Amino acid sequence: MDHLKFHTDKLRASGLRPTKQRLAICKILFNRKETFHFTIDNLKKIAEKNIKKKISLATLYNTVHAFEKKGYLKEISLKGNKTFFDTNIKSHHHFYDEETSELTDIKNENISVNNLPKIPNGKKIKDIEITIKVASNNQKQRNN
Amino acid sequence: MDHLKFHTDKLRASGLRPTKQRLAICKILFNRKETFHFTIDNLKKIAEKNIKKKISLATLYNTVHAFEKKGYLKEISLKGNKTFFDTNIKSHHHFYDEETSELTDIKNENISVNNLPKIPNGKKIKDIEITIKVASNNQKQRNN
DNA sequence: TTATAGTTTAGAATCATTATAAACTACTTT
DNA sequence: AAAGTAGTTTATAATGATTCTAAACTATAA
Repeated sequence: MDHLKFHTDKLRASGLRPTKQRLAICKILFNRKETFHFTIDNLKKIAEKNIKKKISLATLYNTVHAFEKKGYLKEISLKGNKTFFDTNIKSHHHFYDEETSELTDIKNENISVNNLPKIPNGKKIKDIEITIKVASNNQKQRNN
Repeated sequence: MDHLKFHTDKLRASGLRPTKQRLAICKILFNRKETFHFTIDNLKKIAEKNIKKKISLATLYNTVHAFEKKGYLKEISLKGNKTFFDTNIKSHHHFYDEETSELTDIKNENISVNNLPKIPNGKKIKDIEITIKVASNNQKQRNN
């Protein structure tokens, strides 16, 4: 499989020109089997190491947002000030480790919700996001 | 019921001095039956209208964080740059309206999750957060 | 080639949040 | 009630993430 051609075609099909920067970003994000969670800063470091050149923050923001708009990336809801993105665009759920701030996808696709409440009038469910917060046994329990 | 005395006592019991500013904030946040979702900016506007005086941003941040630390408020995980807080400190779930950006508590406490995945080694579940995203029927469905 | 429309870039601007340090105030001790 | 102190509030500066801007650059079509 020719990843480069694949990404070039995908970009063009999306109305985005296949530039060096975008192809480098595609390579990082989409040449992998496992799901990838990242922040813009993360991505910048990896990209600059790969191409051995600086890449502008603005470009990273532009590209990531373009990919998100096209549906190639998903923004993740999390506490805190930094925005996380996920290469797994399927509706899925997360473990969030409160100690390490690590986020991992929940593989089990059988997970589901019971006793769903009534949806507000005229509205429809677009997505359900479940976040399971975990920590070591010795950590204090959340107030509830 | 004397709310003022109640709040004064609660603050003192928490090791926080009952200042004018803190009491004004308590009044806004806790003199209500319904749950309240807010940002610092929200709270600032309401507080300044109530006491007819400016209140420093730093005070609002300090107070809200102090209340959060004491367990009187909960920070909500959401996309976007602004931090939301919730006066409902019980473990509970939300509807998030993608069109209006409105967040409402799910009343139904029977909601639950099935087929929970295996928890990572040595870890324990601290909390489960479910967000149900809704929008009008005519909105396009999330990719999945 | 050349033209042009899309892209990248550095740096400025903006927005939320946190830090700072001086002025203020609730509370304790007298 | 006066004075001391430790906790608070405040304006403002500092920081950090993100967005904007406008000039230089580049992919593509003519």
